[in-house]
Amino acid sequence: MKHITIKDVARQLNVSVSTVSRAFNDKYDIRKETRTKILQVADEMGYRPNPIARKLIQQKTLNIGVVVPEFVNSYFPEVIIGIQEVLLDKGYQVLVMQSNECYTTELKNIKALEDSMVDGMIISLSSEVHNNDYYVQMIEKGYPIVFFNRVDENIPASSVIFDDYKWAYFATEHLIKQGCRKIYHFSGYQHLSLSRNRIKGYRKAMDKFAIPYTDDYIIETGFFMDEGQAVMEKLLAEKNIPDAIFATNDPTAIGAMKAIKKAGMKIPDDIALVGFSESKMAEVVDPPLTSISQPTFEIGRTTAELLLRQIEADGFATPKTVVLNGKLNIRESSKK
Amino acid sequence: MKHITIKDVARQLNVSVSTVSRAFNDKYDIRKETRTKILQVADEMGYRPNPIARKLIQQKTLNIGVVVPEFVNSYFPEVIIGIQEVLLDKGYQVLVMQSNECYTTELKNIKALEDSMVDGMIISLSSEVHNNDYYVQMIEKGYPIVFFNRVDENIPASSVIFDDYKWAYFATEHLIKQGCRKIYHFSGYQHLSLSRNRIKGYRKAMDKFAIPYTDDYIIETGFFMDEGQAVMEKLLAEKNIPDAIFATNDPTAIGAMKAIKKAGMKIPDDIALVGFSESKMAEVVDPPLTSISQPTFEIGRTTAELLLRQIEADGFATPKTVVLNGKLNIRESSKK
DNA sequence: AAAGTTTTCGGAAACGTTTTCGGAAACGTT
DNA sequence: AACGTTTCCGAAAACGTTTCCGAAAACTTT
Repeated sequence: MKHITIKDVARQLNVSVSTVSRAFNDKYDIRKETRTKILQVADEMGYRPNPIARKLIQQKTLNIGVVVPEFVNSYFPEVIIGIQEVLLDKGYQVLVMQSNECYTTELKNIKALEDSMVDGMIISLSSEVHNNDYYVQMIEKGYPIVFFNRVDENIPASSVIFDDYKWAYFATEHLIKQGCRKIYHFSGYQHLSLSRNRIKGYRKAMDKFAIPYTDDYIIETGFFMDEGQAVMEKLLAEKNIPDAIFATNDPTAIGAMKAIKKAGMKIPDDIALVGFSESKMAEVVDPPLTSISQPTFEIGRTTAELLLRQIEADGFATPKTVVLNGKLNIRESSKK
Repeated sequence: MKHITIKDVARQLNVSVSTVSRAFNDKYDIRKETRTKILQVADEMGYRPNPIARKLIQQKTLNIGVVVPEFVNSYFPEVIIGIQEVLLDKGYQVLVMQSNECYTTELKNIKALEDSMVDGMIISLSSEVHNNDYYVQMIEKGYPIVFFNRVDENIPASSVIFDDYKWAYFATEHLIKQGCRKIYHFSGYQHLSLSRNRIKGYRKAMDKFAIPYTDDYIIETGFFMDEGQAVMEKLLAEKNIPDAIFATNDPTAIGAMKAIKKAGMKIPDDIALVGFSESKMAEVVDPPLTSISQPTFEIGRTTAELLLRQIEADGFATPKTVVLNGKLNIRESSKK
């Protein structure tokens, strides 16, 4: 059960420990024949370099921490897969933690990851109001961090985001072109820039096509299905009935869908629906939900690449923001 | 940017390195006052013990590897959350990898985790046919491993499973009690015991209620939505029309649902549907899908606990199989 | 007060690598 | 043959802890 160390193979071959090390790191100062010989014998002996010892001396853990609000819906898992794709390839390992949309546990996770000496972090902020101080401090110390999706533009870090403004515009425009006029927007929490940008896109489209609307048309709903359902039920109860809803994400749209169906109204005829961010659910729901899809895997990959860039620059590469493009998937829920 | 080490705080306080170490590990051989003094000064200096050095000398990484077929659907993420719940608490960190239902990458992941010296592994087998040799070897070497959900009873390891037999029986029984007679079973790959047990449960119910059926009623379908859809379409095209389907999981059931709707038939009136394993989708599809739910979080927690038990026994605790209970959630898709 | 016990601490080895430094050997040049 | 270069290798320090061992200090007992 005892592990075979570099010393064992050195002794076996009557060479020094350093030569064995050189054989494995294959860079310099070693003759080809001795190298292959060492590699062969080491393999026969079943020697595997101890990564911990290497990490200790190289002062790198080759670990990356990822903090996301949750990972039970497909969005974040897909991003994480993208992240792993590039990071595993470079020899890193990925530690994933979830904040449960709670700022306190988010910070707790980040400190835990810091204590465990990860070489960098990838973060998507929780929906709770947050204080930027700790992030800013870390960045000033040169800690490599990259944000994605849930971003705060007051934090001077690299990030990869989605063009929420543009696609919220397209989503709203689509509803307008379907002939809808009383279009409500179920928005996310407004302290997240993502929510604000989607609101802006909505307003832009309404303005451009000169559709009358008031601030009451924009309802801060949240991100969960039951929130969408509750808001919709309230509207229906008040006999305040829109002919279309652009929701900030798919769960809230589906919540609204439930309420509408329960009230006996028809989608899209009575009320058209558009979601955002494409979940697995959009196409299985009845009627299938029109939604904006994001390139989740690519978001993950580019986030990881930005992080590697930071790491290689010792945390002092100038921040860079990458905006990725999406797609409007038109389905039954909005075809009038 | 230079890290503060234990030596720095020792020098600062004019004590030896060993005493500082003792202050932090708080076990023996140290006077209360010196301990608190050291802790206080260390805190002021911003000292954090280097986990890598500790891991090196303690010969433990405090890392646990988890290998699952995928983590974009909610089932595995929820189990992982359960796993983390108990493991993080004990100071472990969790590395998650996915096999993509592929045996080769599963093995590759396992070897990578082994090389990175994780203290134990939690595995859910891929749906591909696999060879047990490597797992058996690891277990014989005393490597702590626990399996869950996708288990092979020929591997002598601890595992936590679901009573597939029993709940497949209940699912089928439910359909029978709704008056269905021509009940088909869309099964998973039969080399997984989970699939075989669900088939057994189906047969048991059919036998018990003396419902006639042939082996053709059991169709090896797979685990994905398009597979369920394809199989259903084929049945409909052949005019071979069942009055109920018990599917091995929700995606295949939903695939079937799509095909049925497309053919203009009614659910549950023409064909009743029951799924298995409860995904987020079951309650958002139309009609809502009757399904068996598994206690995902608890599965994760008990898996982690079994693993800790193995670790504490140096991998030689006698294997233990825990069977967890589920629930039948009856929804519209099966109410006749 | 001496002897024995217990408590508290320091020194040093150990964990398994990588890497710097210097020197020997091999080779090339005149 | 003498010298300069290059190639190859070993010794040892270093990474930052924990822990064993022994000794000094404090306390107890006689």
